[in-house]
Amino acid sequence: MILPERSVRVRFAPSPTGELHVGGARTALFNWLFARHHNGAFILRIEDTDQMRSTEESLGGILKSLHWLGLDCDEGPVDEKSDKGPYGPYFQMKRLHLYREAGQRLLDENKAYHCYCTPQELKERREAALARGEPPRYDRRCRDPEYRKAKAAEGRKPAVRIAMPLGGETIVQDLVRDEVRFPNSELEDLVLLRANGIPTYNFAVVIDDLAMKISHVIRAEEHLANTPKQIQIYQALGEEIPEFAHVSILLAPDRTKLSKRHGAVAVHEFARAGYLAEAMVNYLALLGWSYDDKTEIFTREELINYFGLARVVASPAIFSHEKLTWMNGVYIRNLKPEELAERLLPVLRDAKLDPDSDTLRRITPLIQERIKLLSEAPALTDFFFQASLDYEPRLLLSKGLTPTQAEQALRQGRETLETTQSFDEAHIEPTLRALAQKMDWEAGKLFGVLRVAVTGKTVAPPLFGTMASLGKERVLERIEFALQKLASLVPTN
RNA sequence: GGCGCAUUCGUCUAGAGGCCUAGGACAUUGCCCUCUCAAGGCAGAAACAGGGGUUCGAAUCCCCUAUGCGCCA
Repeated sequence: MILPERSVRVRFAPSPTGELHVGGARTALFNWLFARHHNGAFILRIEDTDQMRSTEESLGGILKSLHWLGLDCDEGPVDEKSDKGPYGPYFQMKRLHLYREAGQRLLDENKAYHCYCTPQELKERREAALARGEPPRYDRRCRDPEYRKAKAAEGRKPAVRIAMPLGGETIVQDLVRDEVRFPNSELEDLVLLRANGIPTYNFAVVIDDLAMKISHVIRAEEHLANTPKQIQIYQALGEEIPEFAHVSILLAPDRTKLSKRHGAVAVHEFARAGYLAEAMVNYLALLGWSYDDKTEIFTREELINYFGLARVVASPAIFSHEKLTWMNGVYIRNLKPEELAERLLPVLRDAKLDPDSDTLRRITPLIQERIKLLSEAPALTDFFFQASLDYEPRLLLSKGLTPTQAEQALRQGRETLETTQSFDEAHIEPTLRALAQKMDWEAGKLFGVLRVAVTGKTVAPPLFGTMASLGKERVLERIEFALQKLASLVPTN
């Protein structure tokens, strides 16, 4: 593939009609990586010509998600209302005059014509054609000047349609799919500007990509079939065609298009569910792109260095929550404990657990390799924050212990721990192991009872570190409490 | 319906005619480690959609079929 001599300028152009979902995020990421790799510009453009569905709220959410992922743009909106960059405005609704000018130019040059057919008429003809088993295509009747004159006389407001070539073919040179050919007979005289002056999608994209000097159009596969139409528009305008790269779409595990039905799909939902942005970026980059046959974990810098369209595959990929989650666990484990602590803090606070910095610092290493999501932390650490534990007394009977045996374990454990020299992990462990031996118990049995007493759970972070973090006083309190609970299991007579 | 794209383990992928007895990872199974849970280690099961060509030789090139998806409405 020949490297472009033009400077690289790519764009991500979402419609502000909903949240940023993972598919869009991946497209944005590929664009961003490509721009950063080539030292080019990453441009954000808002395609808000669908006035019925576009909202500022959506835009705000999309901007927030991109920011979370760390996909900073060089040009484009900085918030819902304003933008930056030399080729603005970056909102299509603020660029209407440009589309109208371009439309007029094509009209003047006879590359486009006015169409006076109303949407209603078009719809009727389409249905009639379908009923007759014919392709429902516009019959180009307004190409006839006489016909146009007659309709104009009725005082109708015209739309602008492009006059497509009737024969030949249009070739799309695609960086991930090579050459794709489309017979021109399939191309309809599509509407460029509606009667109300709003451009159609295909027209606005071309005009904007041209005006913004976009060098590479990297977008989802669903636009591949639109590309020959856009190429015809470029040619009618006499302009140079950018490079195209159509990346595959993302599918859900049932091989249908990813949607809300399949659980979390919006980027912000992943943020809230405890995923790390860097894990998300790493995972998304690997959906349709690879570096080699084994490397999977990449820093952002490595991604920028290695990314290229040559290693992007054309087949669709299924988004796997499982693998993402695994990768998130890898990232969590690779975090410095202080950094993990920092990220955990807001999550714990949301769960109404409010650790002081000292507690947080001690808890973090205990759970670091036990969580794959930040959001798993509260359930694993809540006992640190509770004044009194609430659990089923039966849990104390680990491994088939009788109440009497459990009581014995708790009493002896308490006694031993009371006299432990320094209450840290290094001292607690050998002390309790010695106790188990003295009692002639399997160590796990003893630890199991104590674990439940101390944490209220059968599954918890490692016992000795947990005890040390909790402190002697609270540990002894909890053992005492456990003895009381146990009493409810012991027959009274 | 027409046009287009895609098709390697369940999933993400490596593979650009002989390096393939098809490699890695997630998930999965077994074992090891182990105070529970994890993490980790080792081992295993698991794929070239089907059919025709081209070639000494095809996962790799061509054609057809099937399936999935997209676009046009």
